[in-house]
Amino acid sequence: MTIPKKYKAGEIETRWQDHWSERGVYDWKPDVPRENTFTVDTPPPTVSGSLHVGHVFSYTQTDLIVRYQRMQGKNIFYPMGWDDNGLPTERRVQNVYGISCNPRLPYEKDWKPEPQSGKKSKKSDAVEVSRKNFIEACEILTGDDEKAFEALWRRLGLSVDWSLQYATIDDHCRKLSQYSFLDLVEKGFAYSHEAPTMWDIDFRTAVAQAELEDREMPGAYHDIKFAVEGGGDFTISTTRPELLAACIAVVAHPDDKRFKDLFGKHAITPLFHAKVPILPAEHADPEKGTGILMVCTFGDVMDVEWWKSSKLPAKQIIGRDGRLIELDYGTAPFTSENPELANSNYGELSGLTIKQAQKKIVELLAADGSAVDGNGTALLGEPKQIMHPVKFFEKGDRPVEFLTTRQWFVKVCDYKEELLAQGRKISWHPEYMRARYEHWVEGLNTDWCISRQRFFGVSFPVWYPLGENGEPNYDSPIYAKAESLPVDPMSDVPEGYTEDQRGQAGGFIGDPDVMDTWATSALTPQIASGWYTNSERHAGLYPMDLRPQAHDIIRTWAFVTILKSWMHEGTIPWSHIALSGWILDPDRKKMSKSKGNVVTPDHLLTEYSSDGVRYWAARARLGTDTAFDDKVFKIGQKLVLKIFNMGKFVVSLLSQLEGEPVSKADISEPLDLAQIEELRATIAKATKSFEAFDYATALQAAEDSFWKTCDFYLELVKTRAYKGEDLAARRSALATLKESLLVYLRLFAPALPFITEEVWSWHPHSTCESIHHAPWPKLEELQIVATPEQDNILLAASEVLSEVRKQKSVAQTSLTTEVTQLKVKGVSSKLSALKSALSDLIHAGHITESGMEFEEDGDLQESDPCEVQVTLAESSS
RNA sequence: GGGCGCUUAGCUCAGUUGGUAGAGCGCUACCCUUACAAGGUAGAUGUCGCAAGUUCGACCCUUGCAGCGCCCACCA
Repeated sequence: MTIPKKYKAGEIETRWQDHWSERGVYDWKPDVPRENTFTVDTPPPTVSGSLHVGHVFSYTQTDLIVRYQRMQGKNIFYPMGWDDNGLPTERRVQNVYGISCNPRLPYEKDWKPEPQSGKKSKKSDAVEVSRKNFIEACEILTGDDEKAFEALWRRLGLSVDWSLQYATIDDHCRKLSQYSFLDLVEKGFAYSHEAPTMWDIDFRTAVAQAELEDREMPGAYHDIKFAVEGGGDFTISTTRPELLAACIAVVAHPDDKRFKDLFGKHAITPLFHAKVPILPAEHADPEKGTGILMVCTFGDVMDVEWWKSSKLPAKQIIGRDGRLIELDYGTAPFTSENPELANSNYGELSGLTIKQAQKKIVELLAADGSAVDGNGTALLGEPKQIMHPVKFFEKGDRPVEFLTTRQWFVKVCDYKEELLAQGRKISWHPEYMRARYEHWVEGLNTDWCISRQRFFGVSFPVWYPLGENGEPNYDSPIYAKAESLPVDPMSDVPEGYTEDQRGQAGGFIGDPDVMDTWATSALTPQIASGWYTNSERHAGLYPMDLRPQAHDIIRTWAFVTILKSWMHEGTIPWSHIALSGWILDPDRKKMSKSKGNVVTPDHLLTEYSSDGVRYWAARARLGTDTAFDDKVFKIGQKLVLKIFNMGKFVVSLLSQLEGEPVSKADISEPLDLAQIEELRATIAKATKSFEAFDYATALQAAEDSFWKTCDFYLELVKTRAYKGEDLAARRSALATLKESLLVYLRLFAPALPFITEEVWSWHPHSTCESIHHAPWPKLEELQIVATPEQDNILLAASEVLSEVRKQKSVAQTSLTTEVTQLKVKGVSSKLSALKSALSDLIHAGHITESGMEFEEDGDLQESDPCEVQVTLAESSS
């Protein structure tokens, strides 16, 4: 093996990447027993657009842990999935191909998607295709992205087994996702019912609690006067005046003296003259607004909660498109004391968007005094502008509304205790992240809504029989047989029916909805292991060892995975969960595509090399957010270069030795024993850290020790190793250098797989072809080497050498300048330590042997550095 | 309003069970020295967020406060 003169990272990294792939270095071996296998539930990245440095950061961290486990002799199951299911892909496929999905259309076998050239196609121009065709288009589009992602991951050196790939929209995932649904139904965990549900009016779909986020939005309190039946009035304050027509009651706190006399009476709403009860309710806050408020169906979660217990009929006025629906006063539940006026007023609002309706109703209220006996108008004063948090679907543009619709749910509220118990069986890294999971579980207040009124995704394997009048019977759904999965109920036919009965009275209809993407993502361990489809393999891989993921999706991904694992098999999905931090931009804002502050990784890999970029990721601790800082890449590059040079030096020294190759048995000199002791300490620390998934501390330990070794031990021993006349002493130095190199290379291998593999390959005595299958350094391998009699030899020699260098630096002279006299004053133990390495010290410091003087100083402490007096030869220049 | 985390050198961050504050970057000076000039050697820099308490002794433990970040709840 020839050693290159300069380290060209790009060339060498490409070479090793290809080599590993050709040799199958990272392949999983199915026949190795479970206890010798380490399994990873890799997060499938969303395949829409490109990866950014945040991905590189967290995936590298997982790779570090995996590589350590591999070197511990574990068979590694490290798959890669692609999340190409869900809204981001749906949007993207629509834009790229100018198509949209209509599940009611039949599948067209010969249809192929064509990318739209030029300008973005308008929504209205989109060609409608069947769900199956849409999925095919998705697979074509995401296939290209997946190749690009894979190439990046390979370049980064992720030690994934690339034969273990899955995509969340592929047949296997849809099959398992549908099977999971059927299993949940069978076990009584999943149910469908019609109820108010959070709804996004733009996507026109139900959304789940976990997909919500708060946004600060401008709003306004509107003070509206209500009449009391039998005389009198009161004023409520609301930010949603447009929901006045949906008012079903007025409530105040039971102890609120101001309104006590009103309880039991009825209020008459302005404009619509609806008679609504005035009732006490605990959730009314006397301090807030006017202390008395209207309950509408539905303005917010409290309205829904209160309505459920009230037994009052709901008045739904917001349609699925976010516009006020048409309705007729006089028809229950829209009763009115004055239906004609109510209809006339509502007619002004009907068909308007929520925003438009709000503006309109303010005008109407300002002009209306009919309900309050000519005592002014219903609207009091000007609306008071405020900023307040409003709930949004995280991908949505307008606030969520509560709409009564039929949806599928998974019971979660009933099982909080069990889910908390499952969470406690898992090791969280860092430990405090468990609290986030527990808070989320404790705070759950709605069952998990898993149906979405979208087209693209995993469909429910369900049909509904149609009655004699063509009415669907939702209470006796027809479930697909497990063997037939995956099915698309919009094109497949349930057993016992024929296609021509679709939509016909006495026939059936398919469930048009698709599942929440988390319902599929919740199964990533089972998808990778082959649950249901390959029970033997599943049993050999599951539960898994490690789930790496980001901390912001504990409430979604971690939660649903734990949930489904418990519901399906009564177990935890993995024994460890490692939470990575975020990458922050230099202004300490989270780097994310939607913020437009992302840094893409390709140019970084080119500029700083894969090892350099990996080094940056390896320095950040789990759970800790890290500011993007290109200085750290440079430190990594510097370390790589140092490893290259140190390796080159040691390997060339070894090759210059004639005769028997050196071995550990040759290590005998006190200074060398001290260096081996240093290695032992470093191995112990790095191993302990890695066992706790703390790769960053492990790297730090290796790095600190490595630089120290290069700066001091290597300099001290250089002359002896190079041309030592005492052959035994020289062999001792060479053997120590060799062991040091082999230990450091392996300690660095998880973080810096390329440079370590390169240097490892130069070494003629390497027993393992790839360093990545070499055994992780163990204390036992150095057992044969004696412990030094004194533990401060390296320290004392380094102190003196450092002082000599300092004096030369102060004198602004070269480090090769001869020291004619060196007086060392120190405690006796240090002096004797120095004497045991005297010859090395003399050579490294360019000290004249006859000029050495030692003096014992009883006043000094053991921990004090020696006092050193240096006399330099006259500079010749 | 509740919870979690953070606050240490100009910057990015370490600091193991309480015992005299650390690294790298940056900055300054010097050095071609036979592994390394894509380098090396050395130097300067801190009221450890604030306040009280426990202790012989506190960056570390306790309490309170402040600031930052995140999560959750509230949303009339």
